[in-house]
Amino acid sequence: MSRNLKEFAVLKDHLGKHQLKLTRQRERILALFLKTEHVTAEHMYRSLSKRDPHIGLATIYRTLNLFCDAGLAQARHFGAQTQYDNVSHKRHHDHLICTTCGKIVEFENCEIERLQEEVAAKHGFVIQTHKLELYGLCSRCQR
Amino acid sequence: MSRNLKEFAVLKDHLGKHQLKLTRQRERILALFLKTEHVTAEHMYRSLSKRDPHIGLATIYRTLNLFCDAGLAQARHFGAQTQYDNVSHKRHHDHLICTTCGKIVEFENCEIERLQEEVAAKHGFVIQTHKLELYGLCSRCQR
DNA sequence: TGGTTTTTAATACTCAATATCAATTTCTGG
DNA sequence: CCAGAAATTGATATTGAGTATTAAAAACCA
Ligand SMILES: [Zn+2]
Ligand SMILES: [Zn+2]
Ligand SMILES: [Zn+2]
Ligand SMILES: [Zn+2]
Repeated sequence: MSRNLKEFAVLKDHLGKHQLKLTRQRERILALFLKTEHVTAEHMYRSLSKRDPHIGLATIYRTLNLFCDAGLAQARHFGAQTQYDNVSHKRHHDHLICTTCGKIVEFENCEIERLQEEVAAKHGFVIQTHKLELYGLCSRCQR
Repeated sequence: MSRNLKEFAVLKDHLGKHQLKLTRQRERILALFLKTEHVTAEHMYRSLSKRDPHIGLATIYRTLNLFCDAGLAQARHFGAQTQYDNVSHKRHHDHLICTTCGKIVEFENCEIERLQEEVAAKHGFVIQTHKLELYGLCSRCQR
């Protein structure tokens, strides 16, 4: 648990700055959230219900959105559901996706990231997050 | 209307190859679709209802998905809604999207496009298409 | 034109996510 | 520590985008 001290501190800091309170539910939801790389509200609900049968689904949603505000989580719409990604768990990366076999390759390119900031600044935007997906054919599927 | 002959031909070709029929609704929805760059099903429904009060919302959804199959449209999830982009009518561009007010700014950056090709080549991929979306706050919403 | 197939439109439905609100918990400062 | 103010919870109702259903209408084709 000591590994997660930093994330708990970030949450407490955010709560303090916004007149919000630290509750048992928020602690438990954060503890579970930090164990996985990405999660849906429904998935957390099922996991938490085993130990805490009276946890409310609305509380999960509210708390995950709170984590997004605090910068601990990042919401990502995937299909019909919303995935909440653990920001501290994995480094940022983008995706190369093969349209034939479905292979996914992760990559990161600092220069592209930098140019994105540049473009945003040019239009007066401040970037919160972004999505870059390259669709094409992998080497095997080009034949 | 003669400007859109090409897109109508693409639709007819797709219909012919899939045992589908050309209907008045599909013609009207395509005509309106080609006039805008980004559209939601709800937005088209409101526009079309003025002239054609008995148009069905389900028909809009079905037809926009048909356009995606035919390669005329590209679906893009933003927040809770699905945006349908006009693929054939406009030059390639990417998007800056304000997460507060929904404002969308189009941009194109040759350097980013070139770096994408570079990244893909490094992993043996050949790019067919890509999606780049920068989410953040526009200048007005930063307050 | 008639018959077959597809499509439409109205409606019901699904399901993720949010709003409501009385009861409970947290915090504060005396 | 305790009482009161403020925030939070959880049960439930509601929203809203998108899909399924189905009888009636339209399109196609010979
Ligand atoms: Zn990136
Ligand atoms: Zn492949
Ligand atoms: Zn691009
Ligand atoms: Zn804005």
